Amino acid sequence: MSKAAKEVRVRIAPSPTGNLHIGNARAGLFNYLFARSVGGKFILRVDDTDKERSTLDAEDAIYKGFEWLGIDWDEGPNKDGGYGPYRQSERSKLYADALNKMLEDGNAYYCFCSQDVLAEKRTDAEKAHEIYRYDEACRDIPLDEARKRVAAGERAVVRLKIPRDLSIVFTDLVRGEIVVNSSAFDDFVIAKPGGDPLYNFATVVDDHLMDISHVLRGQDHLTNTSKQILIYHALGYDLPEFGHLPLILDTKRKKLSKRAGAVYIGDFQEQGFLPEAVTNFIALLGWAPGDNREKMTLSEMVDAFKLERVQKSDAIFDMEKLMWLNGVYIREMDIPTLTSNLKPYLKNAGLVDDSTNEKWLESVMVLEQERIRMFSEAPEMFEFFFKDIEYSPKLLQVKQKEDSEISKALSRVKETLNLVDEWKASEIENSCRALVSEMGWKAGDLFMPIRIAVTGRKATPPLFETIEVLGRELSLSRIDKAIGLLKV
RNA sequence: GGCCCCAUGGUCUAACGGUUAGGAUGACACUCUUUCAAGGUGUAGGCAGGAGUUCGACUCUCCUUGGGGCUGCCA
Repeated sequence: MSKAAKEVRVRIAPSPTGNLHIGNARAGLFNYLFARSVGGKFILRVDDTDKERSTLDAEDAIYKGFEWLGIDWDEGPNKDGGYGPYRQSERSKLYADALNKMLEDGNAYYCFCSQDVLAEKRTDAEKAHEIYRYDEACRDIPLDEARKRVAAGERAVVRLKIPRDLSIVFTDLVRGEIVVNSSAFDDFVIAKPGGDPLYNFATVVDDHLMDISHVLRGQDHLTNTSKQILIYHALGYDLPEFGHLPLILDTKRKKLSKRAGAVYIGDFQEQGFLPEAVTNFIALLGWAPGDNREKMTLSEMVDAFKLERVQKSDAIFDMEKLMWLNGVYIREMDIPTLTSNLKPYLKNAGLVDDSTNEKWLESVMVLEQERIRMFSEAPEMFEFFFKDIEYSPKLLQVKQKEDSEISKALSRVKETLNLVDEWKASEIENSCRALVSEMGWKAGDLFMPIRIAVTGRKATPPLFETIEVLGRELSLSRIDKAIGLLKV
């Protein structure tokens, strides 16, 4: 049958055991880009077969994560497309049928070995530096006998009866031909006692029943794919296409862990990254349009996306570059948007509240815009606009100048500023520059003490614009305070 | 240990047998400048190693080395 003629249907199938992980987000993004680029469907399936660890909250966090990134799906638990249910926990009947078929066909069997005994054998093997494999003790128990024992209440899992010495071959869309021999696997468990399906089994049943045409997932599933192909065979299903994406690694070259700082999409959101920047950045981890473009919108990425251009090797997550890209996006925002985005961070730091004048806040934002790379940097960097400043008087000192000179100079600045009639950066600058030349100082020698006096720090936005935004009253009182600090 | 995957500057990548190995980020320098950013310009930095194949290899093959993944009654 011609696969090319089939509708493209891809999916992301996260398990709701926590927030949306960056790796899952990227896998989702690639599936989304692929689907959209060829006019296919992108499905969100919830793999919640692990009842112990799955929660509805986590499921919700996953939706929120994808929504935040701007990745929408065509079918999912809350978006029926005729292939539901989309939660594995609601598809028990389907798995039971498939399991029964495998049992009947002799492709799977009940295993009564106790977990304890198996665990013991496993540790023994490890101690002896041998490879542990299930000893297939139950492989040949006749089905009717096994069923009687199960009916009598014996605890039994179901294992796949793996064909011996079978070459498993498939063509990976990103890596080419992959060959593994079935002897690499033992008869692994596909269903728990009671019939609850395990991942590899449930995934195959669902991907088949949902007509998934391409399975694109992280290369950490490469081994699973071979196992799953065995299940496809056992069930008599046609194989979908497979493609294994490179992994995202931390700076230690390990699968991204919490230590790397941010690993959940929510973390990036909290730290003040823009979803557009995050999406853009993670797309570039393992993919490139090929024309040196780096900054792209989602729809530009859809247009440029080609599965053949997906990288084979894993990518290290470079936070520095993400921050740069985020800064690029921030600089392109209009001020009202930037303000409303940044406000929660300032509020949270107790710097602004609802009574804060919006227009004034926007004038602060103008000065912040090209200086922050993520929103969470803003409160610390610009708190002097919002609250009293503290600094060491030493900062006011300038090489070659006596404290008394600086003190006197600041007094003159005060007088000068008092005479400025229109409180605008240009006016303020003109008068200060006039003062500098009158005093015969170097501009920097005077401007730095002023800067310290009004902001309490050495690195600030342009001085005169800062003074304008600070306002006459505050600026003058801070200069006054600085003069007091010099205690001459 | 076994099986599988991967390998271009620190990092993300371009190159699909013939290029002075390109871009971005990061670093450094210069520039702009009242500081910090942003911007502009420039510099340093790479085909992991070894055999082949070929007139010619970053590109193809093999080996070595290095890195990663999997090896659950998790997904």
